[in-house]
Amino acid sequence: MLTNSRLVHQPHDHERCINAALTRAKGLCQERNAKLTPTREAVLMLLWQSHRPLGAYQVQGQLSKLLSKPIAPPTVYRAIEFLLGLGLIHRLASLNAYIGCPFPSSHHSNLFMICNICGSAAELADAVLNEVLQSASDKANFDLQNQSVELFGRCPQCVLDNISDEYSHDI
Amino acid sequence: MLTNSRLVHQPHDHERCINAALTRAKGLCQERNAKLTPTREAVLMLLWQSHRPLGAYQVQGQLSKLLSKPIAPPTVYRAIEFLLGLGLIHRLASLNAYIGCPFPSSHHSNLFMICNICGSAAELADAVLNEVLQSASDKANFDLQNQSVELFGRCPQCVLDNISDEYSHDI
DNA sequence: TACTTATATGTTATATTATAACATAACATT
DNA sequence: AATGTTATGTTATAATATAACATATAAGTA
Repeated sequence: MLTNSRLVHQPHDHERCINAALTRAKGLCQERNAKLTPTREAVLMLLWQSHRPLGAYQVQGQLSKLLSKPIAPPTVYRAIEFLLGLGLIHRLASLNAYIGCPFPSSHHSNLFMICNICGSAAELADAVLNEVLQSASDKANFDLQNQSVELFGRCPQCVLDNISDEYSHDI
Repeated sequence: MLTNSRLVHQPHDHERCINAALTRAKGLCQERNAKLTPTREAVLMLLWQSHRPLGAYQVQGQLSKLLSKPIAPPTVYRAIEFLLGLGLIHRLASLNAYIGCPFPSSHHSNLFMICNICGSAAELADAVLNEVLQSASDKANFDLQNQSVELFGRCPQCVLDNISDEYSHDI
């Protein structure tokens, strides 16, 4: 089971996440003969600023600040489209939001655990899950092509926080 | 494994689907002391006209025709909200669309198989899948509350159609 | 070098999906 | 009838996404 769950839900050196993502992106672009232009790189970077998915218009605002000039929606959506195409980011359908992919290029399940409290989203690649989905599809004679699995609940950190909250109330 | 897959993907007496859905809805509303007003019933009926999810504005158009008067978006969204609340319909996040639920009231997985060709969507409740999702969440200390699982591909019927298509090309 | 093509970005307008806010109506209970 | 509750009507607008066309930049070629 491949996941960035621990990283997402614990304090960590986030600079490393960002750098790693950019490095992966550069490598992948070189491989695929795709151009990681400054705009695209900036959008990717912004989507890696946190482990919370960002809406396109949030990206627009931040990109606009970053580049100190007005940015129109199509610019953002084009960069997003490019990054999606390479698998460098994902779209979370239920949130209309986008997030960096921690393991692009490795074939995976597109499974997210999204925290209802803090908004963080951890990605997960689980072979067993994929098999179950595949076999369910097979049983129904459904030719499975791709999937979106979004789990909602409370992340480990928010579960802990809540417990301590309740604890302090009890005092 | 509970599913309406066969019904969805094969010719069938669809009147029965609609009637069954309305009957279930009436029962559930009585149970919950909720009012299935004409507007709400009409929206539910429209969402059961086919096994294809409908967007809110498609519903609006059809409802407007059905009632022979202009219908504003909030009317549609309110009915949708009501029906979602009772579990009588589902929202398919990746499509921004809504579809009748074939087994409301029974606790289930919110899993859909959506056909990329014909747009049909079959719902599936699979205990094994739920266990896998639950155990994946547990492993990650994620407190799972609800989920959206949307599978994309080709439905049985469209797979068949394609085969005969290709066959005729070969002749 | 200039020419050509392909790719990326800028710009304007608009489509699509969804909700806020407030007014009115229908209905049930007293 | 008076009151409170729930549902609907109405207007406006927010939030998300794309179409269409103009311009610029880069890359390859004569």
